[in-house]
Order: sequence, then C-alpha cells, then structure tokens
Amino acid sequence: MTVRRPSGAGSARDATTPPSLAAIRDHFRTLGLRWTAQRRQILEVLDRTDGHITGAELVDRCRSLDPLTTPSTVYRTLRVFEELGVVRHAHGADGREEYHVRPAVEHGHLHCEGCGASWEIDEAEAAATMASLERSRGFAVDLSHLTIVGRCAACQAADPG
Amino acid sequence: MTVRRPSGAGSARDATTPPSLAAIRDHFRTLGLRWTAQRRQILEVLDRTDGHITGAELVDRCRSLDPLTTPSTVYRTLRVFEELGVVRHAHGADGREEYHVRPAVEHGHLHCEGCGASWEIDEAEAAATMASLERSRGFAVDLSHLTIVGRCAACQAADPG
DNA sequence: ATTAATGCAAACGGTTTGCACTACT
DNA sequence: AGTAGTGCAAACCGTTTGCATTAAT
Repeated sequence: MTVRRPSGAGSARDATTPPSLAAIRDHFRTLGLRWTAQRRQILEVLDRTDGHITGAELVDRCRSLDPLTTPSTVYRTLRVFEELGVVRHAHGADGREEYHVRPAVEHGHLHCEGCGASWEIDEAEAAATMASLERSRGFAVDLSHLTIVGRCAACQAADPG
Repeated sequence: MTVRRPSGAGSARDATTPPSLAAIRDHFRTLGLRWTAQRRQILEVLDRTDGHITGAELVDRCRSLDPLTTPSTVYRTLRVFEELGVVRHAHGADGREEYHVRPAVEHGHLHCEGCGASWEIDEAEAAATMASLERSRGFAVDLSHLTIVGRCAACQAADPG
C-alpha cells in the first residue's frame, strides 16, 4: 500500500508538536486508511518508549502485551507510520534500524563504544556540527538520524589506552 | 580464534600510515597467524576499494575474481583484519556494516538521503563537531565510524521541501 | 607434525513477501 | 459491499556457526 500524502496538517515535513492519538487516528481515516486495534497498540508501545526501539524489540514488546502480534503487521505499520511522519527511524550504533515517535524537538544520539551507553543530543548541542557542515558544504544535517559513536569521558578515564 | 595483540608495530591503536602488504603479511606470521591466498586476495580487493564496502559486496567482488570464494572465509578474515587494525568498520547510512582499509587519515562520511551520494569528511571538517562534544561532554568522537545523514546542497535546491 | 584456516552446509536473526481471510469504513 | 489491513507461512538477505578437511608454518 502506498500512502498518499496531502499537504496540510500532519504532513511529514512540519516539525511541530507530536499529534495526539485521536488526531492521528482521524488523520488516518481522512486519508482513507483504517484505524485498527493493532495500529493503536503499536503506537502506544512506541509512545511509551523513550529514546528509540528497534523493529525486533517493538515486536517483542507488542507480543508481551498481546501474544498474537505478528511481525509482518508491526513492520508494515512501522512503514506506514513513517510515511505519515508519526515515527522516524535512524541507524543506531550497532547498525540496526531504530524507531522513535517523532519528538517535539528533534535529537540525535551519542553512543559510547566502550560501555555501550547512549545519550541524546539536542539541537543546541549539535549546533556546531550542523553550522559547520552547512557553511562548508551547504549540507543540511538530519539531526534525528544522527548517531555519533566514540568514547565517553568515563571510559576514557578507565582505559586511557 | 582470538588474536593476541602485542603492543608495538602494527598494533590496532596507532594511527600511522597504512602498512604495506609485506608488512602485514609479516605481522601475521609474527603473531602465529597464517598468510593465505584468500587473505591476500581479500586484502587486495579491500585495498583497491576506495571509500567503503559492505561485507556482501566484498564477497561478490572476491567471487568475481575467484568463484571459489566462500562467505564464511571473507567474514572471518574481515574480523581478523579488524582486530589487527588493518580495516575499520562503520555503519553506513543504510545501516549496513561498511569496511574500509584503515587510511592514513581517518575520515567519516556524509550521506545525502535525497540522491544517495556520499562524501568523505576529514578531521579538519569534523573539527567543529569533535571539539564541541569534547568540550561539552568529554566525549571523544570516533571519526572513522561517523556517518552524517542529511540533504546535500543540490538536493535542497532541487526540492526545497 | 602441528594447528590455523578453509569450505561446506546448515542455522541464524531481522525483515519482507504472497495470499487467503478478516474487519474497518 | 468494498477494500485496507491482518495473520500465516514461507522466502529473503546478510551474516555466523560446527565440523571435517586442507595447507601454512
């Protein structure tokens, strides 16, 4: 199925506040898409997740809520949600696709290859990066897709290697 | 097999110029590892590749040179090469593992999600990013692992969104 | 002669597909 | 009633593994 994407409310491009559940449901219906129990459930799980979640993790969590959950439905729904701009995916440090509900403020991630921890970086913190690439190349960084890998302060202290 | 990694020449930590084929072969032997036709071939293909290459692509190219090439050998060799610091992997824009022969100067990649093109970013260009995260968090960015996704100047002009 | 490395085939995990069926609208 | 969405099972792709065999030292 291919989603038609009219301009206007909820279009994938505007970076406003996250729409409410009801708004999303209505938006679906307006587009001729259907609002099903599965879609609601998946959206709820995504919404409760802060940070990011891989497709497989999402399948698991949905399954633990409702054992009848099917991977194909989850992945298909994820695609639709992304086409509609409800979720966003980025590539985590391990190379997996990671999804998150489109946040009010876009953010990227910092990942320590020493301890595996990760942190969010907001627009302010990424400003230097974005400005520099904008200036030198005219390149517009997709912050919500950004994962920077390296070593955190603690790991450097622990193993100055 | 686990590779012992003695300090000294060729150790994974020093960021010097890329060692010659002969040096690598000798290094292998010194460690009690063996230098085989397959390893030489894989290294040659890697060396001829500029930029980056995925595991699967590497398998294909090796196969086109020698149809007897086996995936398991390639992947195993890749691991050994990486443990020895001969190659490095990063996660490409599409989330795949991408390998490159460890270059004299470490670099990251810039990837346009509009046209799919990618460019290298060197230390100078990444300086702003690295300095900023170093300052705010004490975080040491792993430049060779860095892939920044966004939209290039041309794509922004073509489709101002 | 040792034992590291290979080749094969089979298993793996995450994701995608085709198709008949179900259920939103 | 019509068609979007589901569930199932099977296929898929890239990668990893166990094990018997080969070959570098």
